Amino acid sequence: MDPRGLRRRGGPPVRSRGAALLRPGGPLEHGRPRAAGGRMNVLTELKRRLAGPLAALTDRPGEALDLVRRGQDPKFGDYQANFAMPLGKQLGRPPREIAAEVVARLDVADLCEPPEVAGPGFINLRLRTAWIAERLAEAVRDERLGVPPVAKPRMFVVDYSAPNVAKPMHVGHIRSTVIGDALCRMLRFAGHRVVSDNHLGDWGTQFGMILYGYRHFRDEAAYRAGPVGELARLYRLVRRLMDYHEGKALLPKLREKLSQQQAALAAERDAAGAKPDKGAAKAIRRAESDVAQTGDQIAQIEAQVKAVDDDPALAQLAARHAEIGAAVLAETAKLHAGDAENLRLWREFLPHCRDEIDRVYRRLGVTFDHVLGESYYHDRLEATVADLLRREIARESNGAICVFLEGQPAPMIVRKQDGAFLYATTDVATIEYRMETWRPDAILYVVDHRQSMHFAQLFATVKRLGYSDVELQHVSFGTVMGDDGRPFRTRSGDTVGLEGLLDEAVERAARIVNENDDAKPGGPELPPEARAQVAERVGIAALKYADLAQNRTSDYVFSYDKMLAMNGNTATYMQYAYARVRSIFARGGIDVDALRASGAAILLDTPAERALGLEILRFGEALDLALLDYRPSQLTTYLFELAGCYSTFFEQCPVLKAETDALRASRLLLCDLTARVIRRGLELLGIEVVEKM
RNA sequence: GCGCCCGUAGCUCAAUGGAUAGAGCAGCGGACUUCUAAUCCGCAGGUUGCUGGUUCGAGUCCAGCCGGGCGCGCCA
Repeated sequence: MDPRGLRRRGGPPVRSRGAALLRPGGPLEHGRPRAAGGRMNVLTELKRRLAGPLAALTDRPGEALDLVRRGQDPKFGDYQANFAMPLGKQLGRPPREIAAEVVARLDVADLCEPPEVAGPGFINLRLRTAWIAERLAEAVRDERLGVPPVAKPRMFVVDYSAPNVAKPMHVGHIRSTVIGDALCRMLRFAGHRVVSDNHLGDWGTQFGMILYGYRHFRDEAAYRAGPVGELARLYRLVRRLMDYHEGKALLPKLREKLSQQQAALAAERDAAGAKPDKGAAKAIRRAESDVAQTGDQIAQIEAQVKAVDDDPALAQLAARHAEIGAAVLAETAKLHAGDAENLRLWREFLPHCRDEIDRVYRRLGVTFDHVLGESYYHDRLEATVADLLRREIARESNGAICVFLEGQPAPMIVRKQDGAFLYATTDVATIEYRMETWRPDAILYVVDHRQSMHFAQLFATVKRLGYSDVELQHVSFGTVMGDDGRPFRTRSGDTVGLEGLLDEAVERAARIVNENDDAKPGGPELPPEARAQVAERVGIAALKYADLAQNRTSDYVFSYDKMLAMNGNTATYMQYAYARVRSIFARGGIDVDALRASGAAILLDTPAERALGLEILRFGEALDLALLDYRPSQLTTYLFELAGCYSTFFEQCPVLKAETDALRASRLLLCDLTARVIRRGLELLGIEVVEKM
C-alpha cells in the first residue's frame, strides 16, 4: 500500500485499565443506580452494593471492585467478585474469611440469591430470576433498553478517516473511517458529548500534483463533463510520472545497496563456515532478509519503470516532464505562499474532490460534525512554530526547526530547511485550535499503528505546551491484509479502491440474497427493488462488521467469503437473526406497540429464557467494555453472544405456539427486546438491519 | 543497531491476573409435514513459540531467547 495514501498511520498501546476506571465519568460512574426509568447497569449496581462492605476493609475499594465481573461459568453464578484473594494477601488474613465478612455485610437480598463463597475465596452472585424479569419489563418500556447514560459526560473530539482528497479513497481508509464512526456513535449513546472531525489532507503535495497535471495534461472536455474523474486521472498520471523519474533515479542506488547487502551476506556465510553457530545463523538470516527486501523493492520499481517505457505515449510524456518532481513541489509551494492563480484553482478543485469522497461517505452512512482539513490551519502554522521556538520547546538544527524529545531517536520536525511546514506542524496547531474551541476532555486519533511514533512525539510536544489535562489517545489499528499474508492489494499490485471494495461486497451479497429468497419454501418474498436494497445493506454491513469485530490492534485478513458467511460472528448472521425475530411478529400479526404497552409479565422459567434475559440486560456492560479501551469488537462479541442465546431460545421455546397466552406474550417480549438490542447495537456500529432477507 | 506491536486448535480469530483457554471455518455425526435449515445440536481438535521469574492464581505481568510485522531528520 502506498504509504502516502494515508495522511496518517499507526498506534501505541492503549492506556492502562486502572487509569481508565479512576477517570471521572469512566464506566463505573453511571447515573444514580435507581435513576428514573429503572435504568440499571447490573455490574455497576453490584459494585455499588459491594462498595460499602469493602470500605471497612480497604482504603482502595476501587481496585477491589475492578475484580467484580461477569461469571465465566454458569455454575459459579451470574457474577463473581474476585477481590478476597488479593485483599487477603494485603491484610494477612485468609481470603475465605474476608469473603465471608463481605458477604455477611452485603445487602443484595432484593436482587440476588444468597451469595456463596467458593474455592479460595470467590464470591459467587446469582441474580434472582424474578429480579431479572423486572429489569427486563423496565427495559421494554425504555427507549434506551435499560442502559443508563454516564453520570459525568465528557467532551470528546474524534479525529478519523482523514483521506487525501485529491485521490480516490482506498482500502487503507476503511478501518479509520468505520472504527471512528462506531466510536462516535457509542460515545454519544453512552451520554458523552462528541465532536467528530475529518482532518482531510486537502493542502499537501497532492494538490501540487493536480495543479501540475491540470496545467499540462488536462482534457478540457473531460474536465467539464466530469471534473472528479478527470482530476483523479490527472492525479494518477502525475503520480505515475513522478514515480517513474524517482524510481529511475533511485534504481542505481538500490542496486548498489543490493550488491553491498549481497556481499555482506556472502561474508557472513564465509565467516560462519559449514556449521554456523546460533549468532551467525541469525546474522545470516538477517542479511538474507535485507537482500530479499531490497530485491523486492527493486523489482517493484523496475516494473513501474518498464510499464512506462513500454507505453510509447507515456514514455514520451515522461521524457518531456523530466523535472516533474521539483515542478510539483514548486506548485505546492506557490499554493502555500498564496499565489492567486493556484489558490483560485485549488478553490475550484476542492468541491469536486469533496464530492468524490462524500459519495463514499454517504454510501457508508458515515457523517462528521466538522470537516476541518489541513488547509484550515494553514495561517496558524507560522505562529505555532514561533511559539514553540519562543518557549524553547523547539530549536534550529541543520536549518530545520525541531522538537527534541527524550527517548526519541529523531526529533519531530515542525519546519523544514526550505521553510515549509509539515503535517506535524499542522497537528500541533490543530490541537491548539481544538482545545481553544471545544475544550475537550479527550481527543481520539483513529489512525493506523504505523504512526505511533509520530503521535508519541506529538503528544509529548503539546504536553510541553501546557495541554496536560486532556487525554490524547492514539486509537491505533492494524493493516488490512490479503489472504497471502501481505497488505491487501489487487492482483496487479495496486491498492484496492474503496468503492470497488463496496461494489464487490454488495455484488456478492446480492447473489446470496437472490439464492436465499429463491429457495424459500413458500416461494420468493422479495421484489427486485427490495432485493437490491437488502443486498446493499448486507454487503456494506459485512464489510464494516468484519472490520469492527476484529480486535483493532491486530492486522486482519480480508475475505469476502468470511465476512458474508451466515455462520459465525458476521453482520450477515446478526442481520439474519434480526430478520428472523421480525418474521415472527409478521407471521403472528403482532401489534408490537400494543404488546409493549400490555404490561405482560416476563417469565424466565426455562434455562434458555433466563440466559437470554440476562444477556439482554448486559447490553450496557458490553458498551462500557467497548469504550474502556475504545474497542468496538467488545460490542460485536456481545451481540454475537446475544444472538447465540437467542438461537438456543428459538430452538427450545415455541413463541407463537406457546402453551399459554401469558407465556406467548412473555416470549414475544423477549423476542422484541432481542431484536431491539440487536438493532440498537448494530446502529451503534453504524450498521443497518433489514426486516426481511 | 534502537523502538513499538504480534506469536493461542489444521485455518481465521476470541479470552478486562481468576475456577476446566473459547468461537467460526474446515472434518465427523445428528435435526426441516413444526415461528426463515442463510439455521440449530453434538463429537473431535491445545505443552497458548521456547526458557526462566513474579503471584494464592499467568495466554495475560517481568527478563532472556526464537520467529514475524512495522517504524527510526526535513513524506504524509
